[in-house]
Amino acid sequence: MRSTGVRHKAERAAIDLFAVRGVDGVSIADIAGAAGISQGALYRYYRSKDELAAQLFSQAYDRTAAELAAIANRLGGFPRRVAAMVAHFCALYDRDAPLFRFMLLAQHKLLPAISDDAAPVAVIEGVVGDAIAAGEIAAVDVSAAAAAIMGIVLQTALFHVYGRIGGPLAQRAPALGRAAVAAVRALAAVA
Amino acid sequence: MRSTGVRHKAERAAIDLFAVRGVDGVSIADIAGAAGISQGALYRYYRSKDELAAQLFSQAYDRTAAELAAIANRLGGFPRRVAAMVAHFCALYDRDAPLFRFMLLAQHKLLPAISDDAAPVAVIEGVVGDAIAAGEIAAVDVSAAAAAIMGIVLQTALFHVYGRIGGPLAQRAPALGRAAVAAVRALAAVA
Amino acid sequence: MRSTGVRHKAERAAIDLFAVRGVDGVSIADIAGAAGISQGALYRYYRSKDELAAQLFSQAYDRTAAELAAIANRLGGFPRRVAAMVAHFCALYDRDAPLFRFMLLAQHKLLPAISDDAAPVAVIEGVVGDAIAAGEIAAVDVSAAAAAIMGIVLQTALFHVYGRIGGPLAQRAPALGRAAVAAVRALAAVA
Amino acid sequence: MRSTGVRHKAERAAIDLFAVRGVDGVSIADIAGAAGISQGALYRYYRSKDELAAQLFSQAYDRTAAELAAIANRLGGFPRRVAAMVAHFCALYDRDAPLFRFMLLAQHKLLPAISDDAAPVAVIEGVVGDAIAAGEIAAVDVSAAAAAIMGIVLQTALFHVYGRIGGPLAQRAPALGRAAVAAVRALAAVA
DNA sequence: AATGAATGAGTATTCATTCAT
DNA sequence: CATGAATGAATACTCATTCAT
Repeated sequence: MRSTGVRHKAERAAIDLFAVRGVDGVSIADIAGAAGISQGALYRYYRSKDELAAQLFSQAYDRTAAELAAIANRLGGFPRRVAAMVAHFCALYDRDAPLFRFMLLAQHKLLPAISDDAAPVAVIEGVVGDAIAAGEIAAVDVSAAAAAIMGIVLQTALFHVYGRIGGPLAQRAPALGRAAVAAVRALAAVA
Repeated sequence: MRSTGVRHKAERAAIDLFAVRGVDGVSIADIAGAAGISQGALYRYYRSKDELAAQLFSQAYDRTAAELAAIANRLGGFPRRVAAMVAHFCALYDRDAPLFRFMLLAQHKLLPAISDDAAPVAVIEGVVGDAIAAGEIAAVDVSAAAAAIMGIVLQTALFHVYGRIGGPLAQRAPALGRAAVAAVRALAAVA
Repeated sequence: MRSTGVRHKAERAAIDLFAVRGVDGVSIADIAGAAGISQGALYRYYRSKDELAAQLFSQAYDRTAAELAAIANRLGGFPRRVAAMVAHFCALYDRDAPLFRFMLLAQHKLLPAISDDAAPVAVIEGVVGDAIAAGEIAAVDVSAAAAAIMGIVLQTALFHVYGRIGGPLAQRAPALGRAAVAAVRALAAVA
Repeated sequence: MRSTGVRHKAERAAIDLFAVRGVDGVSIADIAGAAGISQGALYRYYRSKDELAAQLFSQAYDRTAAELAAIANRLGGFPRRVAAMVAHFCALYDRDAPLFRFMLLAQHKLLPAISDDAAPVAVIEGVVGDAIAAGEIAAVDVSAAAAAIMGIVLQTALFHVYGRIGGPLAQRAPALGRAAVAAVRALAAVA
């Protein structure tokens, strides 16, 4: 029953390799070798390399969306909700940077195949919409606002990946939260 | 002298294909076919597919950095400089979205091979540093600030690519500029 | 003692699949799946997939040869013996078309590994030889005569497989028997 | 322009190997090796191994059908037409036994994908139908009659492949022709 | 300069077979 | 006895690159 072992080792190795070289830059042989399993064994759990990548991606994607939704449900107030979501992204990055980087890399290839509604983006857009409805912020294109919030966090994570900034992201979370809120308010200002 | 014709057709086809499927997802045969030239002809201008991609990337990268530097040299005042740089990104996107998308896609693969100093990022960091020195904004990690500025613009462009937002980006440039400035100020606030 | 159950289920599934897709077109997984047993279980009864196929083939081959020999021993007179053998082939086909089809398909691969003497062909050649010795038919190459007899029956069976003709073959047995005898007489005519 | 060379060498090698081991028993490496070309070169002419096999098969199949049709058009009288068609099969076998054997082997796999109307079988059925219409032979199921004719020839060829009979088949053509006619007349006798 | 046929190394995937449980 | 997870060798197919014309 070490089957769980195989599956888990494969996922870990795949994420770590995908994060560095991208899905297309990693061969099945690479993954099997890094995981210490045979190539054939991979096909007991995934029908193809692309299915492996897609499954890893949507798993993390759905999980993130669910966690963001939980945050939004639990807290009230635009600044607090944004801050908590931003902090969550930072924690995710600190906990598993390769997974985070894999998702940033692979989104271009794998996002199109995924339904939009359960997405992290949708949750953030919802939070912005709520704030507008509650009169906390002026009217603004919710998608544009979500782009600003996500851009601030994700680009910061990317800078961390490239070594442009250091230290745990969690430490920067409060400042990033403030920046995100300020950016949205500024977006909404005149428009 | 119509050799330039071949080179130009190849570049255009390569950018358009790279933008959609990524560098690894496009074959030399694809490029040659789309450009209406032979596969062999490509090797007169580029030693390899990767060199083609790298050359297209760093060309656009360097050009963008130079244009941003020109803006920074020409204008004064943090808000105005940021607004102009943001507007420039929007104009680049509107003018050649495939090129922009190619750069977003390919940066993960191609950035590491490029020197940091002539980079767009460095220019933006410089602008932030100038603002701090001039007392326009409070002290802040210039890289973190650059991340916020770029994140706001690039993620917005990405949302445009995915159809989440519409219309020319140029239209959104003023708001994005304000958002970027506000984000940097918020980042700097307490820290 | 229900081990026979496994063996029997495996044989039945193997024959049915081999008949449709050929030995090389069927995997062990296919057979095990269709038989409702595990892949490993197959290896308790057969050392390899090829041994399974060979065993199924030679089993049916030997059995058929024995039955033809019994017919030849029981009956006298060239036309009657040929008619009975032809009818027997028709009955075999009607009773188990997949087995028959498997044998037609697999003979090219599996016949070379089988001894000639106990073969159906040899029995038929013997019947022709007897007829010549008894003066019932003119001298003729017994192998050529056997080819004509078998060709008439087997090609008819093949046409049935392909849906070119219908109804039970048994119905056609008398006509096929007459045709076989007439063909042999014609072969022998001048030569 | 030795491209023709490659294609021809590949076809020759493929036919010879397919004839001995069957399509599934031959790898692309086998074919390329025997033909003295690279594996990749094969894919310039055929999209897949199966397409190579199918193309070789239907080429020979169509050509044979056309030649049989020409014979039927040129000659009159059932016995003469049958004799000529049988002789043609014998000549084909003598000229290129591997091709003939390949067709016998591969028909089970490749026939289903081919249209029935231009088939050799259809031509033979037509000749039988003409004979019935002309009152040369009694009414008979044309498919059953075609089966008898083809069975006599093809099984004889098979016996030659297995070494059961020797010498050029052409030598046996007259006798086989007589046998085929006699078989059809016998089939038609009472029915 | 340009072509496109040819190469050959590399890749994903399949599958007969083994073996610990 | 039976299972089915695991192996690893084999296979079809792709593709960047070369080179004769």
